[in-house]
Amino acid sequence: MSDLAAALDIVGARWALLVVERLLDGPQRYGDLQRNLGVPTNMLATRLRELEAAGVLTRLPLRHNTRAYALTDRGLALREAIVALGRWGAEEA
Amino acid sequence: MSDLAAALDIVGARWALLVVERLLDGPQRYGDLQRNLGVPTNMLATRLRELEAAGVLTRLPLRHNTRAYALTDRGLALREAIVALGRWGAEEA
DNA sequence: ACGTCACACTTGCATTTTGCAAGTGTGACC
DNA sequence: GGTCACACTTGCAAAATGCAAGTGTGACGT
Repeated sequence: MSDLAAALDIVGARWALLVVERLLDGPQRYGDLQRNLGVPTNMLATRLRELEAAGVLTRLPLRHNTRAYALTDRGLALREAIVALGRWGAEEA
Repeated sequence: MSDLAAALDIVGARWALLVVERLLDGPQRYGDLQRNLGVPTNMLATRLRELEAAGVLTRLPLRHNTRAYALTDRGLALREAIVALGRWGAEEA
């Protein structure tokens, strides 16, 4: 499997990169991600679980039953790729 | 829709970026892509159609019923993003 | 103590996407 | 005229995604 395929295995699923992009601005709570991205709640839960398992993000416990999601170093390392893809997407056809 | 979401709308589908990566080495024929990537044939056909419609690649007619797929400038502009993602994928957990 | 509320999910089911396997059409070549 | 390589298409099963409604937990007001 190529390096690219390995990367896509982790962040290639729908919504995954968008979640990571959002977290580049700092830790966010579940509800914030949901509202800002418009992602279905079950998909968000699934992606957060997968990305945590892959070591891309961690859960930070906040007060009682609320927590925040924050990127790990491995997650932050996606910034370059995300910026590059974003720039490509911004260029008009 | 964010720039990243716009990009993923075009190259976010499964196999799409892997096809483009393969074409970064130069034009390839259908059968070559299929064998090198291990992508199901109907998916490859679908992706090539979508990527062509999006202006990422073009068909070059070769002899009789064979053709090659080559990246357009817009497709080549994905190199930076693909390299960045590949580098990320290469880093071990 | 009790009801209510926000928050972070889970669950059930329809829709869409993906994958596998087999088949089709076309032109070259023998 | 038969066979072959090539580039697909088609039919159907499996998996991912999406929508809507429900669950559990702890804080907070009364």
